[in-house]
Amino acid sequence: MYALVDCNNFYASCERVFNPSLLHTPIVVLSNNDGCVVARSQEAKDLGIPMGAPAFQLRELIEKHKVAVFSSNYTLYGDMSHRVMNTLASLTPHIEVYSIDEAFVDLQGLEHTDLTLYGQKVVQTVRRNTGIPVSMGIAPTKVLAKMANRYAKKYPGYKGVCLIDTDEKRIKALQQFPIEDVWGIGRQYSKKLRYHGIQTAYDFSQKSRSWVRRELTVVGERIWSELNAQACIAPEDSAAAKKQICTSRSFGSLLTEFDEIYEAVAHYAASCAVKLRKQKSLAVGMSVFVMTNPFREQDPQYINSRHIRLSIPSNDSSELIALAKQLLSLIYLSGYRYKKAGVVITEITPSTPTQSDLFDPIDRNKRKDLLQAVDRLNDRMGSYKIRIASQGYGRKWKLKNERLSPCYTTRLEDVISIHCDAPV
DNA sequence: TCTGGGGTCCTAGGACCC
DNA sequence: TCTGGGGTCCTAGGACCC
Repeated sequence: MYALVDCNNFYASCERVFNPSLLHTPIVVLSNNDGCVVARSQEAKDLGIPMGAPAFQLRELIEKHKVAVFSSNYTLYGDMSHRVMNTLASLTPHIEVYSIDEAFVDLQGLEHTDLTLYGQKVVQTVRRNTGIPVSMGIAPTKVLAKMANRYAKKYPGYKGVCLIDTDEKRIKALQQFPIEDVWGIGRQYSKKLRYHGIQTAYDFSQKSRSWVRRELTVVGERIWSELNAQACIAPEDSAAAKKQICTSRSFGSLLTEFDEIYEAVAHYAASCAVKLRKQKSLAVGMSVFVMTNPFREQDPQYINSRHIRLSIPSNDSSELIALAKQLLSLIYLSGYRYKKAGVVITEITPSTPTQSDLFDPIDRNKRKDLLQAVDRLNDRMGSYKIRIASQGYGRKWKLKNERLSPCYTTRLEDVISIHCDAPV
């Protein structure tokens, strides 16, 4: 059996943990740049605020219902996520962290346990240890566990845990489950399935294997098997190294000058380098892209990217920044108002063993020591306290986050201020 | 005025090999 | 008149996830 544990309204719940006066207040958390709604408390969902809605379209609703609005604080959410995952790991045989707010638990070895009671204990303990409410779906396959989790969230009677352990329960659950809510069935697939008269997960599970294979390829066939209680999505190693790394942001305002955009791109390249070093990898391929704001139809539009392969793979911030600058100079055109840029590392190779180059002008061992020292300092003192000068301080491109909460758990100044000032 | 960021997997088709 | 069979690798594009 598998369990899927999912934090309820995760970002909104994180804000609430440190601000208990918001217990019954509708909360929304905005995307980077305070653009769209990316998380909502139950009260905000009840007001009809849709996921992904642009914040500026909701102004009236927000004022009318006194909705608490937050910029996203990924430092806080990341730290809270660690706490939840650590608690889960201490209570269960094996967890696989699937996203910032979700984990699969392999329940092998608990065959003789009452899984509902066990699940409720897990849910209560996570809540007590971290303040974050979670729900748990338990079933024979991952896709069914995802479905069970939906039911656990939807019906308070379940006390946070829904168990699908018989065929009877499975079929009943499938029959009431809209096809587009199935894990792995997105917009295009559900449109296609609806066209063929399939409304529920049950309808889909009743189609023949060959029909599913033909219409939705092997991807759909796997989902079909899992709905029919045949597990075929294997446990994954959540610590696996990434195959692609990307840093991109919209700018806080529209930019026109090369130097302004270069500063942002240098910063994104440095960020990719840090991510590479963290997972002990080297970049082999790199792309840089720029684009104007597609929503501004009155402006001339431009989008372009350029790719390069490194002759010697690297995770050195200076080198990646220099290459990013070259790429940017190939695609930058004056006369446009740029909204967004990004750096993508497309091919990645492990940093050991290394293949050295006889004619390499750089002493890579020396550079490695330097970069390690910089990383250690920045881990202790805060990100990018030590940086390459061309990263600058981003006064022009930096994103908007006007409603940022304090980093209650990670930033010394914030930890002190909450203990001294806040009526905890 | 204002609209996010970061990933994965699969397939088809072209280029190439013997 | 008749023109093989079996592979690999790479890329772009499309689907999905949170």
